Amino acid sequence: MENKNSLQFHMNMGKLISSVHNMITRRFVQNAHEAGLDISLDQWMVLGPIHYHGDASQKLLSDFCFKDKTSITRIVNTLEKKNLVVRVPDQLDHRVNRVILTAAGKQLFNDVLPIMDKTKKEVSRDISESDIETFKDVLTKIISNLENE
Amino acid sequence: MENKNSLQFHMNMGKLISSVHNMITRRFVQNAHEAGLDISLDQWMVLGPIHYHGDASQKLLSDFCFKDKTSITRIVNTLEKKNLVVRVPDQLDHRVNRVILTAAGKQLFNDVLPIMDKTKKEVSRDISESDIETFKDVLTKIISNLENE
DNA sequence: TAATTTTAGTTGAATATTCAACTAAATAAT
DNA sequence: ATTATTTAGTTGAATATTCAACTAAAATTA
Repeated sequence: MENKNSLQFHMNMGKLISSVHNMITRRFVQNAHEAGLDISLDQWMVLGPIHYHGDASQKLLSDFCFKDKTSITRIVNTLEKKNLVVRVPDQLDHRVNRVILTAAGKQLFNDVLPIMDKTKKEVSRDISESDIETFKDVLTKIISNLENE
Repeated sequence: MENKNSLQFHMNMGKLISSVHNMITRRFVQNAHEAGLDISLDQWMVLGPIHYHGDASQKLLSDFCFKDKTSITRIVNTLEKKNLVVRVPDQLDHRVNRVILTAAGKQLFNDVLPIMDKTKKEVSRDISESDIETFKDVLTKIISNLENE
């Protein structure tokens, strides 16, 4: 078996981020599944702002999640198929869909919160508060570096 | 238009990593495309270790990239379809495929290197060397936190 | 040696992401 | 007012990821 630590040593930032992203996604889904909940990390990412704002246009979800509008369309499709959200056409602007949580969506949101916490703890185990701060600062800085082309 | 800075402030780590991952992926493909090169970040991630080791089993690629073996199967399929790599059955262990670069694969690898550098520079613009170090340390620590279940 | 288990890889199905091309509605410009 | 442009969202196609179920070969073990 390879020495993974030495391999990691050679990894560049893109590879590290990609690996960490995949591993967190996997762990979150796994934790949710063990708790009997069926939700992906991306579905959760979209559910959050809807809950927070009460309702949300797909455009707002796209901005908030830094996801392509196409991705949002399809994630909302999935959430709608699972009866967690519904699309309500906006009465003022007929281009806009307002996405709102169903009762089941609200229920799931509350059920998933502790799973999110658990995953967060597993992810950041034995990492100092100040390193986490720096870490989040760098992520935010990268977002602003790459934001508009 | 929303104030994105204030939105980011509310983002948790998973969302930040997911967003950054997507944005880096997008920018890399965009930079490659502008240089007339057709390659995805994941294809690049797999191409790297093959180039580095001369040849690589899919198992090694899986370990090295922290990707599922299924993902590797499909990325290697794509690379093979594009004539960038070939699978050569191992003579000693008949379960194993050795994946090796074609001439076109080697060529592409060298062409993409400067694209990778350019993307890296764009990503880490105005971030201090020491913050980058902390950032990579935290990513590596997260990998070890989540590694084997 | 024969039976069991592990390992390497593939396939199918469900979910995501991205690009480009496309409605349809709202806003701006002449 | 009519045309042109921008904005919100959808669709199709290509690429990725993950799980579970599967083949086939190698390594264990009984």
